[in-house]
Amino acid sequence: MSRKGGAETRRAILEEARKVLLEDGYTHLSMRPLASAIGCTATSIYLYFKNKDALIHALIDEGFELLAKRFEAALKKAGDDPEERMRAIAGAYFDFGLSNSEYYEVMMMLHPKHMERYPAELYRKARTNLDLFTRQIAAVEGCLLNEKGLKAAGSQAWATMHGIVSLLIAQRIDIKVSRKELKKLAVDQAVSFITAAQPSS
Amino acid sequence: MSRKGGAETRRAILEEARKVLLEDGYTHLSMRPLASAIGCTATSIYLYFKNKDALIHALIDEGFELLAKRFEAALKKAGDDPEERMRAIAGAYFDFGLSNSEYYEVMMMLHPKHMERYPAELYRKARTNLDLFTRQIAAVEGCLLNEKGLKAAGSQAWATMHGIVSLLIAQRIDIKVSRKELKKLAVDQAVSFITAAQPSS
DNA sequence: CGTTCTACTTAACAGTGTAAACTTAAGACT
DNA sequence: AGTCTTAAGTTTACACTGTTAAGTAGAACG
Repeated sequence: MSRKGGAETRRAILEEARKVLLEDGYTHLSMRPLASAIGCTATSIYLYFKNKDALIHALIDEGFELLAKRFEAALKKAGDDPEERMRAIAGAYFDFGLSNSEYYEVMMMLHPKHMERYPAELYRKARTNLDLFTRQIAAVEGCLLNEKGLKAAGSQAWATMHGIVSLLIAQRIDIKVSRKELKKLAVDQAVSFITAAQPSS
Repeated sequence: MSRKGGAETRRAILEEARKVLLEDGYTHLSMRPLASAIGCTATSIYLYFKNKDALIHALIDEGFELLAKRFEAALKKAGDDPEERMRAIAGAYFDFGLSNSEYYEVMMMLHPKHMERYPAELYRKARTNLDLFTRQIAAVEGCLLNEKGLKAAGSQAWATMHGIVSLLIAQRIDIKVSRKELKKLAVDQAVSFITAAQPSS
């Protein structure tokens, strides 16, 4: 390979890796083909990433940044009403998951055991999702929940969305059930955590 | 290897494979070690299973049978009240997922793409879960939902349970949030689909 | 010119799933 | 008993996988 400056090669690796991930999934991400696609050898990749897991980890990071942007955009469009804002991020979460399913899979569905080289720190970013859901509930005026209850409710709201998204991605849900309707139901359910936290219903 | 009758070898393979799956997960299931553990060569396994995917598929089947048994046992204990019955299977689902997480992972979280040799037929058994959830709702006296609504509600109830179970397994949920409380919340939420389907609330 | 540092390659290791060809043990039939 | 057949298992090999250690080409600086 002709010298072209380290940073550029690193970017090329990530670019190609992202492409393969989105097109064929992380299981089909292989060092040698990846390297030859960008015109170098497999071992060169190890100059920029400690190992394959580190490469995938970088892609996961990209995924979380993308998701954060979607959240931001959705909240920007939404008004001040907590219910509306929860509806916005729940919808954005659903759409992100199903239109970037390969990202979603490594971000949310991959067992840490299969990525064991990144123990705790790896999933800290994942939990900012939880924080976002939690914050929407906490923003309710005169919110009825204490900190513990908030965290549980936030986890529940997130899990609700993750439940349908991941079952749809893994193709475990009957295709007869309309995707659009499932989205509406899931979002409604997520929003119900807001109304439940509201005083004097 | 000494001849010992085909069926017995097949059983030995499955037994060892199950053991490895439950102890180390499906990613650590490898043909050669598996074979040498039961005292034969890797290629012998191919006399009984078409390939590795077929072997894992057999394990998935075992998992679904085990889950079905847990459902049965839970329903036997429960009374006739639809709410109580829903609570029973939701609870059983949660417990099964977290005490047989490796089974659960291949059954529910593994993308068919990674098991591409079993296209449609593979996950028919998975959907009997859905049916069970759906039937609990359908059993409500004077149920308000039509068939389409029922299927959607059943999917939602299942997805609710799957959401927390899979996030807990994949270790994406903050360990600070109590597992027991999350179970209670999720089960309550699943039960809410029963109460929602009841007339004259 | 020579040194040094960086980017990259070659060769190799240990492992993977799997197909084809070959061997061996057991049972059945003449 | 001797032969034929078939089931059960093995050997060998292929094309992959991630990864490491050692070696090399090119640019920059003295």
